[in-house]
Amino acid sequence: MNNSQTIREILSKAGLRPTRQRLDLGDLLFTGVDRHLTAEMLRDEAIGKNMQISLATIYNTLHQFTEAGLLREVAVSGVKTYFDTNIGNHHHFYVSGSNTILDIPDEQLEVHGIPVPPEGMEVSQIDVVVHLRPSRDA
Amino acid sequence: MNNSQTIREILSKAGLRPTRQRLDLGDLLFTGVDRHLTAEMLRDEAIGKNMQISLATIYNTLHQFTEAGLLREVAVSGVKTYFDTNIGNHHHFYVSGSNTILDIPDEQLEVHGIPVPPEGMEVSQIDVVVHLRPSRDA
DNA sequence: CTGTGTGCAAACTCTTTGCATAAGT
DNA sequence: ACTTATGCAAAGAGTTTGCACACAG
Repeated sequence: MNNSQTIREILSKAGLRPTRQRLDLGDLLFTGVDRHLTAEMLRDEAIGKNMQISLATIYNTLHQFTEAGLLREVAVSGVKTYFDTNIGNHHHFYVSGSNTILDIPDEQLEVHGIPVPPEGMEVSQIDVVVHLRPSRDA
Repeated sequence: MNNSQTIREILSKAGLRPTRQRLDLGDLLFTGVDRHLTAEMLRDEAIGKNMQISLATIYNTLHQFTEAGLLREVAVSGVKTYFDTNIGNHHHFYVSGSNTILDIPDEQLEVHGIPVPPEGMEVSQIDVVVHLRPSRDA
């Protein structure tokens, strides 16, 4: 259960002050099922729930949450930046054109044979994006 | 060898008229080793070789080439769109922050356990991005 | 109090578009 | 000739920034 108290704790652990805006966004992001959202989608949701927050603060907060490991940035294609509330190991389906992202649970998908990174580098994350298109026999 | 004649053939097969700009960009893109470039990088290169071409035409041409299957768009992270002159099966290392993309030859890397796509969808492409960061023991 | 966070608007980057001119077939 | 491509400049989308005010510790 992600009540307001829990979100205070999440913010506290992340070293972020529990401002009203962060608590509000935390409610939207860390309550309910995992999702993929853009800054604009999140703002529309906040507005829909009569929360008062500016787009700039949404961007700030999304980046702060991402740095704190509470969100993950997803690079699929196109210009928009998606933030994933699922920070566990998993990968994505991406439906070209429709801007739809779907989770692929990690257990189902494995990557083998990753080459040794160049000198002085280490692997921080592996993103697999399976691009989908409508099948023509549908 | 990708001489001007060969590029004419490439364009012809793609159904693209062999304009001076397309031939010039073809020279830059389809000659030499495979690379990952943005529109701006390509323009700088063209200018450096005294080619005359506008940025709008570079964007147009990159997209036309991509649609024709002569280039591949690479989504890593951040705002810029990279185009990959290597259209064979392969994946990428991405060094966060440095905007550096490196090829991982396909033979070395395998993806297993891709779930069945949703009804009416089929897999068109699989992109694996291995994110790298400086190792702290370096 | 003191420093961090927020909001607004303007700036910024990357990319696309509209339309007149130029070039290919 | 007829059609497609190009170039320019302006518009557009998404994101970031600067600075004054507000709020948390």
